[in-house]
Amino acid sequence: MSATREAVTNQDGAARRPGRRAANAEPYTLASLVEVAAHAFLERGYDATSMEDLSRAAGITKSSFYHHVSGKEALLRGALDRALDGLFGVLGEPDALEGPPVPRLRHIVRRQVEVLATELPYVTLLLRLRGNTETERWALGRRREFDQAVAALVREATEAGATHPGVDPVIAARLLSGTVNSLIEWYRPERVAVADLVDAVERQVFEGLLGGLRPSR
Amino acid sequence: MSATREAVTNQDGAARRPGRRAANAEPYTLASLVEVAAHAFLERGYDATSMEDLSRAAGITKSSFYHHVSGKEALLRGALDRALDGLFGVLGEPDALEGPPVPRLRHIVRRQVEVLATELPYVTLLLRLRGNTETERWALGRRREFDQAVAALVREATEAGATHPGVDPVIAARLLSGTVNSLIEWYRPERVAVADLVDAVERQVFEGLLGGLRPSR
DNA sequence: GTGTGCCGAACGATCGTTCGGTGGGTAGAG
DNA sequence: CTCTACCCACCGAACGATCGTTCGGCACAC
Repeated sequence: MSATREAVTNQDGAARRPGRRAANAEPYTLASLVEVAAHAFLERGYDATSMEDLSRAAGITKSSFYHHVSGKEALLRGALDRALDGLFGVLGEPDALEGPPVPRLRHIVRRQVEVLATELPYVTLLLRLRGNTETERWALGRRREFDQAVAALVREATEAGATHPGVDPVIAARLLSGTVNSLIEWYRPERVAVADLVDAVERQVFEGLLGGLRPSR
Repeated sequence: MSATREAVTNQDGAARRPGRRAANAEPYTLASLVEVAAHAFLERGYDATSMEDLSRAAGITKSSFYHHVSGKEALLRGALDRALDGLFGVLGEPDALEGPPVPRLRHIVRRQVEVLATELPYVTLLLRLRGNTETERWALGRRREFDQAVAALVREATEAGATHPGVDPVIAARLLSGTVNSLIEWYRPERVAVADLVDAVERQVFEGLLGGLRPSR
């Protein structure tokens, strides 16, 4: 199928020796191959995707593929790194660190949705992990850190009396994460604009499906 | 490890020839082996779980396992059948068929949560499908039918003016399904009672995390 | 004897990975 | 400039391991 090498953001740490390859082609960086791999993993799942599939998607043979990548797990690791960097970057933003809990929560939810939408294949991979290998367990641990940071904010909000009376902050935080993370199951950038998605998620999470002042039943 | 054969609801269609096996042991029905398989799939994922794993969990060798089950895909099919039967059973209940859209939606959400909680491994399997085989694509098609039935109700509710003004019914339905389905990622029956879960999900879906001025119920 | 539950062994296929080699291009010496 | 030695992206073939599945036979209850 399609070579899938168009317009790769060449964000490889130390640029590969230039001038060696033919002038027209761009080199196979780790990041570009991680991108190819992540899209394949997204479609078929990690286990069901073979290195043969990946190398064919990259346009070279399996053995050539190994010239650029140390192995399958390195591709997974690279994709998970990218996803986790995006998520933890949100937690470090000023609006996520300062102010009352509810506005901070709103900011995190909105930005988290943006990260999910822009880094969709990578985050999808992160959210589908089962913890079968050491790499997967490491990523699951970091993901749990993120969830716990959000859960702490939800608890703050409930203790401040900002939520519905009777809301269990633990369950509420789980449902919050679940709602946001479930985007990966259906969201496709070409169908819905990111800005619309962000607004819709924020409203549904904080105000619910039904109106606040309107009679709900 | 534990044999995992305790108290299996023997709901195998045509009961296996009884009285042949030793008097103390109960036979390996398809349903009981599907249960074993579903729990293993839940932990490690379908592809990462080998028939060796399954047979060992059932307490017999791999070749003996094949004496009772036609193959791996049949176990998947059995589990998916059970999940889909539970979900479509909800759609057929009177409270899901009659009345204004919002109460019907509330009933479906509450009952859907109950089904997810009680049939957790089976529904989890259904929600993690990637569509790699014909069986998986069939199940994904049926699951899409369910989602579309719920989406149609959400659209009815918005057209009746019952929801927030400006709510996109398509996105709202996706988020609704996502919130409910995300239960499989964290819910464990021994930690939270089903009744509490049902109430929490209903409130969060319809009234949101913050909610209006008045108490929800 | 007969049938059934169970098992060890092995099947072909496919997996991720390795290895030796090749061909075209560059860099350096003349 | 030409010649040469080298480098490296790339490839075909094969590795051992593991997969799902099959087969022939053993033991025991009827």
